[in-house]
Amino acid sequence: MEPTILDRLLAISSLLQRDAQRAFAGTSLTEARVHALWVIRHAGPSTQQTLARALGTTPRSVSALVDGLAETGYVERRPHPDDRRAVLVTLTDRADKMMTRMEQDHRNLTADLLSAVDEPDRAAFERGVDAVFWRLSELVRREAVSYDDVETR
Amino acid sequence: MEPTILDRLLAISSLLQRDAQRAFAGTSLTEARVHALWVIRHAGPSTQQTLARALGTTPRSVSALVDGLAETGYVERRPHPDDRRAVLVTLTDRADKMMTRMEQDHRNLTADLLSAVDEPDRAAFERGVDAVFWRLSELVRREAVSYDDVETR
DNA sequence: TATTGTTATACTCTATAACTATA
DNA sequence: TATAGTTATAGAGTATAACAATA
Repeated sequence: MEPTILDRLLAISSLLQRDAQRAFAGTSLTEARVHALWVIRHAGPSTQQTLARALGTTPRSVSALVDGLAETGYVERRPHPDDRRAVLVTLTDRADKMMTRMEQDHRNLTADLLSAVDEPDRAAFERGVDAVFWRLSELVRREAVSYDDVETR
Repeated sequence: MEPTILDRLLAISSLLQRDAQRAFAGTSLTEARVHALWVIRHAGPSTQQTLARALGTTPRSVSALVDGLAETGYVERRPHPDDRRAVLVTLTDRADKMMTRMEQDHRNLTADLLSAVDEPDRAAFERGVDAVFWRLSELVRREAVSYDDVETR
């Protein structure tokens, strides 16, 4: 049976994931940690509550993530100027350097993948990816399928 | 800054992942377990070594995965007819039923996503997704980027 | 000797609940 | 009373290493 668009998208997801895991092999970095670093990179120094919301996880998990990132020198916890309960998680120079390099790799990969698409197809391809992204956002925002009743049948 | 194709693909990956996680919430199923079920569904009853290779993980992890799936009634370990060291991990009726339903949902989602793309763009979109998939396969098969030296600088 | 799957151990990510300090 | 972040505890996934049974 021929792979469908969804099959392809799922395969692309898992390739991207494997690529990331291989890039981080041998370092203390993981996908979850790098995700957190990206959020801070774009949002600036952030409280752990903010990070928890942005990452779609719990404050407890953020504590653990920030612990790991701090131990390995990628972030620092700085006191919040106005709220003595809170901390501002801040990128270190080391993190800044690594993410600058990561952004460059990101740009290179973008160009590489796009150039793999036949030039006459590119515009339609980009529109299609955009359309699928938005449709999928809608679906996920609404009710998701559940296999609950299958299990508890 | 406008999102690039790679940004979009990464976003689509994470949406698909979130969709899956929500579908399994409240059940004993996880992405890793469902992945294993899919492999068995397509390959037929398999040894744990075969599963480890197919899943890109270690025999030890497969032991843990199969333990979980067996406890919750999705697979059974059956003796291998020719090799008394090995077991054949086999789907139960429950797993077969659930996966049949999952395949139907998969088909529905495929149709839904494709219909979100403007009809005149569809052929080019599909060709583009295919091209990106193959290019990415090539890249992952070769050398991957590493952030190792950044860390150990 | 090599292979199959296990036990032992450890690390990461995630989640819930109870707690402290501050707002 | 509510919020920020912690400790406590637990489950899942993954990995390496050592081991028993079998090939």
